[in-house]
Amino acid sequence: MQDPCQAREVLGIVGDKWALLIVRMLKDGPRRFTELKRAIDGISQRMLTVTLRDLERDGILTRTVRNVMPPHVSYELTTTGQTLREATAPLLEWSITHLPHIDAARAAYDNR
Amino acid sequence: MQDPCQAREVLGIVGDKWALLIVRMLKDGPRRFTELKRAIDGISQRMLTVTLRDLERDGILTRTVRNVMPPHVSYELTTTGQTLREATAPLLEWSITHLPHIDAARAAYDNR
DNA sequence: GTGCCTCGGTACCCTGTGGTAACCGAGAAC
DNA sequence: GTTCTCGGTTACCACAGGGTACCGAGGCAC
Repeated sequence: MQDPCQAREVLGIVGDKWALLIVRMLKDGPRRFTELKRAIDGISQRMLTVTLRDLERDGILTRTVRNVMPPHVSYELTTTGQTLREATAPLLEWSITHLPHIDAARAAYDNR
Repeated sequence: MQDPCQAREVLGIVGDKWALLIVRMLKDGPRRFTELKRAIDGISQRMLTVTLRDLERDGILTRTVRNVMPPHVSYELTTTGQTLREATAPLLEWSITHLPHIDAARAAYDNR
């Protein structure tokens, strides 16, 4: 079990509830904090802040502050972030094709 | 934000600490409970049980009990599970190539 | 000048999740 | 008869994840 240790690490990076959603939101260029908050349904201000910080720390995205009033902070994927997004694409495709099947499996399991 | 809702769901399935490790362990055929427990370093008996149940519920793997003493229970990927493993392969590859870079980014960030 | 708005973020508190440890049941080995 | 194995279940407990409330500084209306 050496590779799987990396699997565990990669989940530490993208495995939380919001990271992939944020990465996905940034695929078409930089976005501002409030823009992300509005677009990602259900995320709290705190969780957006925390997740963005983590992703910045991991070098997935960059945080750019323009020191004006009201504050203007924008987030943008790094090249590493771009490759990450590409790597997660198959998983997203998988989810689109298989989620109905999984919902069915769940329903069947719960009905036993 | 409709696709990302699916991203959230897929994380509900494979996004926990252990699910991907288990899926990976099963790639070469069925494994027994204790075999998995020994192979996946650090997993507790409880978490192995819980995670296996969840994956079974989602139709990712099957649980087969041979009613003998001592008990013999084996787990095997379903075809859905196989496709999931294939879909996660790029992500694992990404992690192998980028984790050093990410560790470096983290260290740099923390040293500021 | 005094409310009130926006943007981005922090402080605090609570809940749920995951981990540890103990126990179980039935046969088999010694 | 004691102890081991396999595959769990249950009770308990700490910690992290996540929600809510608040903040600060400028702009703008009145």
